[in-house]
Amino acid sequence: MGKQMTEMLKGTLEGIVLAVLTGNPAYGYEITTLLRAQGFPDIAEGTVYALLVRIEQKGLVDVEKRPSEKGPPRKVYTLNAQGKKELDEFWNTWSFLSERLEELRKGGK
Amino acid sequence: MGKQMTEMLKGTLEGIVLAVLTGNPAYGYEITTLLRAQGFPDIAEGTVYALLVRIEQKGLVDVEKRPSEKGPPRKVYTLNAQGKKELDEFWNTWSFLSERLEELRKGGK
DNA sequence: ACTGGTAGCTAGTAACACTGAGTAGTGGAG
DNA sequence: CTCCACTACTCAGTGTTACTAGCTACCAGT
Repeated sequence: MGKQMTEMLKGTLEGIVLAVLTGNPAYGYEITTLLRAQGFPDIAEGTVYALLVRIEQKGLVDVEKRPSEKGPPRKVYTLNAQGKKELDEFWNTWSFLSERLEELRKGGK
Repeated sequence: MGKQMTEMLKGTLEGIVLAVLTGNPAYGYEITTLLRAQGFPDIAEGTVYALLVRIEQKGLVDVEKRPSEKGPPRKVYTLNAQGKKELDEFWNTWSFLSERLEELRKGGK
């Protein structure tokens, strides 16, 4: 993946995953394939799992273990209240940055 | 500054500075105050200088030393051809990410 | 002499995504 | 029955980045 993209994902990937989790609980493998399907560049599996561990430790999601028809049991992540709050903040931060960037792009001849 | 913003700036701050440099050469101190004036959160001076060193080593800018009326000589940075190319790539990456995020925001019920 | 504004620089730290590997469980093809 | 593909998760190590918290240095005004 491009180095630029890699760096730009820092700080946004977490928000992306939280956004994906909004309304529909999901497990790691599912999220990874979902992101790839939605056009996101090749997200490494390891990256997603590490991120999930992080947001779990931050208490942004609830975790439930469910048996799978295929393979080992899944860890299903559900966005909780604190996670929603974090997601709101994420959108605020994103909007701010996005607006500034758009201004720069216009002004930058 | 917010931790979220800090992480989100990773990868974008370089593009921001390159964009600022488009059309008008500037020196470090100037860029710092400019960014702050343009509404960007408290960018640390040290951050800007470190970034300038980086883009200089990458060969994205030309540097010229000019005496200042006030204080030590200024290092004026000018965007060169390679820098413009990098900036174009930055906008591409940014656009891609931005579109995906907007979709997520809408779809995110 | 001293303060404040200008201008640049540096070492150390924390956070994050990636790489590349590994461990398991299940079901189907041969 | 064995091998392989898919599912699902885990982990150690790496590179990049922005921040913190300082420092040096020059000049003008008080």
